[in-house]
Amino acid sequence: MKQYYEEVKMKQMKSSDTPSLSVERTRESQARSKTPYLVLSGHVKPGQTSDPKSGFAAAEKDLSRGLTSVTHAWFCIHSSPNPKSIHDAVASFNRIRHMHPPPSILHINKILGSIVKSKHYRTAISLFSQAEFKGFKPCLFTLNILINCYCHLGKMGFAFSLLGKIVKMGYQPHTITLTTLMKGLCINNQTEKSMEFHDEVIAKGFQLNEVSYGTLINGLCKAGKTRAAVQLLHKLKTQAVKPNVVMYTAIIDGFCKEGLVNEACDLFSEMVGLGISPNIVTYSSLICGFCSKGQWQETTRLLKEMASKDINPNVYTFNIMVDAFCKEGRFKEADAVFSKMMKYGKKPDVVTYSALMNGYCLSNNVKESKEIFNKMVRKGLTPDVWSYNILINGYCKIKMVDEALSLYKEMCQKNLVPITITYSYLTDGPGKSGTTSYVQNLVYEMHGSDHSPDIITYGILLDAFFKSQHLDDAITLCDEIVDRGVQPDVYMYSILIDGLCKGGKLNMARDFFNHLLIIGCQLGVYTFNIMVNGLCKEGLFDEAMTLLSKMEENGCMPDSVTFETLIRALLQKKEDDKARKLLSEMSARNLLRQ
DNA sequence: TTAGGGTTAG
Repeated sequence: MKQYYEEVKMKQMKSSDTPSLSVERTRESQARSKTPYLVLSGHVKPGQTSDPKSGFAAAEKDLSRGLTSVTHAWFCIHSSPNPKSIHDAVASFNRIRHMHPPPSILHINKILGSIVKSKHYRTAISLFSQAEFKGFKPCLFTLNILINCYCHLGKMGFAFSLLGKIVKMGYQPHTITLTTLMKGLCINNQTEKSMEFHDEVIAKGFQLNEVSYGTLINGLCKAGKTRAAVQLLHKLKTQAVKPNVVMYTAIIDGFCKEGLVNEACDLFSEMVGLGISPNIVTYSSLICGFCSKGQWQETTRLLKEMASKDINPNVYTFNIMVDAFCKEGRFKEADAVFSKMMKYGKKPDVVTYSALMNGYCLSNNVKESKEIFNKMVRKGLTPDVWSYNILINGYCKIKMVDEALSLYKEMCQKNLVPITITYSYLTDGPGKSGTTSYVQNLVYEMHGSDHSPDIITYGILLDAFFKSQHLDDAITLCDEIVDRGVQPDVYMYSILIDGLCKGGKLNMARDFFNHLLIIGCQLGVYTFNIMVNGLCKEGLFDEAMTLLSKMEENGCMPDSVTFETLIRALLQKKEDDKARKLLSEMSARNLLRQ
């Protein structure tokens, strides 16, 4: 493994992704304002990321994917003040960047906002870095937009360092700033930290509102902590911020996803009892719950109830029903919903077509699925990663691997980034001997093109290789990645260590992990947990406990996952006393939230 | 409409 990925390179990778949540009230802050403010101990400079895709070059690359220099110039001249596409927005930005006198920050924010709306987070960050270099000073709005971008890119360290910047610049973090950060933690699987952050900001006297709590409650539900979400909701009843339809709907949806439709209905009644009216989102969530259980009578009842309240089904509602019918193989009914959808003036979208495609694939009718795919394209819709995945999976299942690989190539050429499951379909299961290296070659072929694979692509591929038990291929891939000049990051090391542990190569995983520690690589709790889990699975409990101490020595605090892993291992070994001791410690550390 | 929340497809 390339001598542990070339030690020197790795030292540069000292992770900045671990959020720094230390919130302190300083004397200086109290002297300046009656309202406390936050001081962050983050050390990362936003805009100076080590991410190879960051920087202005990445934005230029994004642009070059869709624009020739001629069309680019055209946009620079003719772009509207309210850009409608990412191309318009980037062009507008470049245009105003060179204006004399320079435009107001408001103008910059408007454009950044529109770029973010189309989810081009990297582009927004890169463009602003360039503007800042030219002397533009961000305002609170700008920084909030950028925090949102970093959150969506999973770069919580950067997001929190911007909170520090807000304070440094003399701004007061807004409720929106704090809510965005809480959401960032939630969408990056750190709901515990989000709750801790919530506790801290409340303790410091900051105000949160309905949106903040809606965000937290939804985060908890999405993490499968629906009961905790209910507790939080009920706690709100005695507070200034009151429960609303969004909070109730998030939990109703959470219960439905867990198959607990009765609990969802109880909550629905509770909400109505409080005088909060359900809306189309609430009804769609409930309909989804009933549909997935095949309770069509209840679905019909809800549709009638909606009609009586003059609430019309929307595209989501129809898609939920199309999907449910398709999964039961009831294509006639699915078609009827499809027709009704159009009658209501709701245009079927990529999700509608994909639900149909998926249904036909499940019935092994891949030919019909492909027909629907083609029909969708003829209708002017652009298939996305899911649409391709459905077909790739369909072809793989009927052993038409060549067709699947050809679709894989097509999706990459269309600039769609495959996800782990794409590679799993292609490399997992029978009849795929040789496919692994073929996929690998396709990825390599993309080097130097507009679709050049990056660290994310390689991470996904590596994960898929491990999951499909292609250990040797995975190890070879690691070497190949370094040879191709891609700088592995802590996330990739985690995939590698996890894959080695699960593939029965614990010694190799442990050696690599220890090597990372020796050279001073700052590993986060996620990576430590992987190693703890690997050791526990092999019954090396004492070593796992030693690692628990070691992680704290390395400045990494164990979390609930660390303790749960150790406790589970102890219980399996019937070491109940030791498990109980650890449980107390977990409780003392306030890690028992649910 | 200068920044943040809930519903659909593997």
